[in-house]
Amino acid sequence: MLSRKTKYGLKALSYLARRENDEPVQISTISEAENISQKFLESILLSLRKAGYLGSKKGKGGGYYLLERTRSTPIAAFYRILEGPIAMVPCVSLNFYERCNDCPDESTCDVHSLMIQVRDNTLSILEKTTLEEFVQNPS
Amino acid sequence: MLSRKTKYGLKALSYLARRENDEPVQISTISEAENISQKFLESILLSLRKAGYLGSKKGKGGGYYLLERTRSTPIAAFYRILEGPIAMVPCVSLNFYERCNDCPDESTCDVHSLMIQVRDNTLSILEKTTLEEFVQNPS
DNA sequence: TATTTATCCTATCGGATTAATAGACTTTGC
DNA sequence: GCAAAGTCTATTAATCCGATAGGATAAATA
Repeated sequence: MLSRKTKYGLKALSYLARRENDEPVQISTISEAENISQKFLESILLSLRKAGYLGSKKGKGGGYYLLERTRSTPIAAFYRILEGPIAMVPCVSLNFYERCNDCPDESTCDVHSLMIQVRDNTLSILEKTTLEEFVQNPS
Repeated sequence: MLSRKTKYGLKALSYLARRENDEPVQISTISEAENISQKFLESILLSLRKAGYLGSKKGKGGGYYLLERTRSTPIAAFYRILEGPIAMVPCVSLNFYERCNDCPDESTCDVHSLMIQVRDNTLSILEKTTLEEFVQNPS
């Protein structure tokens, strides 16, 4: 299940990507447009900025804006920042791998094998879809 | 992310499916073989029984066993019992649909569209894989 | 320089969920 | 009747989630 954090983050990115220029947009503008708690959105945008996908400008006329690379970044990248692992189980995660303490041998674990399939499929979608493609209705 | 409940449940089903006969197996046997807390497994098997996938027998020589239909049941069914919705967001769930309170219009929501793709892909795997196929190493 | 406007950052909170445990009960086989 | 096994309810401890509060900091402008 997608956390609200991720959902809100993706919606905010979509909002920014739908704009034609990349002038700073205030948090309050986005939060009203997308019905997101302003304070919560604040922390979400902050983490996207720290991850290098958004720029920000303080003070009057400030706000958040997309960086150049961001439009061509796959959704998978945002997902990992906001949600964490894409895999359903840490032992099949590429970026957040962790061994199961049960499970003597991964190679013979049925759950492991199935979840690799699921991961590969999900990943193929999230990796191939860039933010630009993600946005369907440029308004 | 898969909860332990689901993971344990699938491993227990796999354990049972790997057996040749469908004689009752005690919880303690499964929990030792698969390194699962016995009491926790207890409640998991109970819910699989109530859902109609396992049979049980009380008393001496008792335990849990697969029902006939269970080997040919897709993993998706167990997943829904143990974990809940397969969709990443309730608004794209087939069996657990729920409207988002933000989001005035699902048809123009970018997150919605993407998550439908992810759901369809995941679903295709979980629906086409039966318990029998799930088990890779009949021991 | 003072004021306003905005992000930045840390801390905290209530509620929900998760994983696990405890213990009393019920049924079954011998 | 006794022991072995599942059944059921309740509780707990820990973690996470979504949201909020409030001050610090920085930038623009008058």
